Amino acid sequence: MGNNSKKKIPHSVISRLFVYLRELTELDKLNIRVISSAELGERTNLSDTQVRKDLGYFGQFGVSGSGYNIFELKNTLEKILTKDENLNVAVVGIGKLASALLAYPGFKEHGLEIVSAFDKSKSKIGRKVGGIIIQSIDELEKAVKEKHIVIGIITSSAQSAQEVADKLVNAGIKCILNFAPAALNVPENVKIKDIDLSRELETLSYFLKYKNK
Amino acid sequence: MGNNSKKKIPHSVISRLFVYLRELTELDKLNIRVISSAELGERTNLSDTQVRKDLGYFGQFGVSGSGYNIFELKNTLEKILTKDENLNVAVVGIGKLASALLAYPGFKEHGLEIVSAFDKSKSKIGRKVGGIIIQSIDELEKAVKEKHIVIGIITSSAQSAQEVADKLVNAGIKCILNFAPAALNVPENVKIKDIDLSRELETLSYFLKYKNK
DNA sequence: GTATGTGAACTATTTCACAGCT
DNA sequence: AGCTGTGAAATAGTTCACATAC
Repeated sequence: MGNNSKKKIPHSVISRLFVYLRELTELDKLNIRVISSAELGERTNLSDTQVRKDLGYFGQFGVSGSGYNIFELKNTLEKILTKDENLNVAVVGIGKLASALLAYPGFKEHGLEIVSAFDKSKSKIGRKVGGIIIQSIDELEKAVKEKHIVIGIITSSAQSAQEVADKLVNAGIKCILNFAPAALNVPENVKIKDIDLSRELETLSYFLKYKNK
Repeated sequence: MGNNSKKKIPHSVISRLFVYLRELTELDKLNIRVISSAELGERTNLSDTQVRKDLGYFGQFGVSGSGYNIFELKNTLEKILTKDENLNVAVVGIGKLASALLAYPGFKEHGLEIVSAFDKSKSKIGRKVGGIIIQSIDELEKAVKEKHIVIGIITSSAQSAQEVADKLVNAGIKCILNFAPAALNVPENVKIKDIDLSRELETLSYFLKYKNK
């Protein structure tokens, strides 16, 4: 009967909640009303138990014998995940990857807006990328304050990544997405998520090679 | 005394091995000779035990009382990770993200080469991106065979991602990196790795909001 | 009958702690 | 003295199994 709201929630659970929400949003658009944990699991490549356990961290939303009301669960998840608030993002290190991110519509759809772009190269400062004027990295701190930027994306080279991270932390950023292939040191209270494309591909291909003996 | 080579190796261990290798390569360039697990852990944001345990899956490479010979360990890891073989990669769905990946030098440095690019839009077919002529998706199967492509990267929209995945699987690809925010169904023997940028940012920002109560 | 919610069991992964080597 | 290698303990995360609800 009691829920497990007091237990601390694993990172992976939150990550999957976003997957459920995405699927529920699709289903709601199609005017489908109810879904079972098994069906939702099927559609997200997860087990029925996993779905129920994940939701169980936050309460009891299902109806025994029938399943979950899609519209209600969607709204509930939106509240849990505080999808109402919009967040401002800065990108540091402007190359093709940054351009791709600036052009990516997925962020805006999910309440994330890239509002500033920074680089240290004089040849890039003042130019426009994705409708945003590239600023000097020295203006980072000011911009973070003025534009209420709360997330930083590092798309610089590995060499300058630590320097960039330090500047982001100094400017008060608590949330960093790092694309540079470097192990960054940040204070305990700063959340950092590494996205290391070569490493992902290499790891993937290791298992490919390994399978072929 | 015995090693644990018979045990199956976690995905995460392999992934970290690439991190160690990267660091060792840097250190070797600087002509540093020896490193302890504690120092290597420091440089990669991992614990000393983690470093030793990970290496322990493959053998005993350290010297008690001093540490690991950097050059030797680097070579050993290169062998374990079969960094000698080069792998050919195809990208499907050509937009800014694909362009960024095509321009990314990190792949080539790590033995991964994007050799083909595909799209279904007639307006894109025949154009060049990153030195490669965009081909029709219908030519995928032929190209996979002729160019010995073993990895597919999906950078299409979520809507067409499943269709693309099916075509990659059909063409014999066993390894997929998926950037589309969609849960893809592939056979058991196909390895798929999802990189879902909005989700990563959202998850990150959830913890940010959560911390602020 | 069908599907949820959840302790208990299980599995995977990390960290501890220390014996043994140089 | 310093550092590795590794069972044992601890922790985290997933799956099982079933009592309970509709």
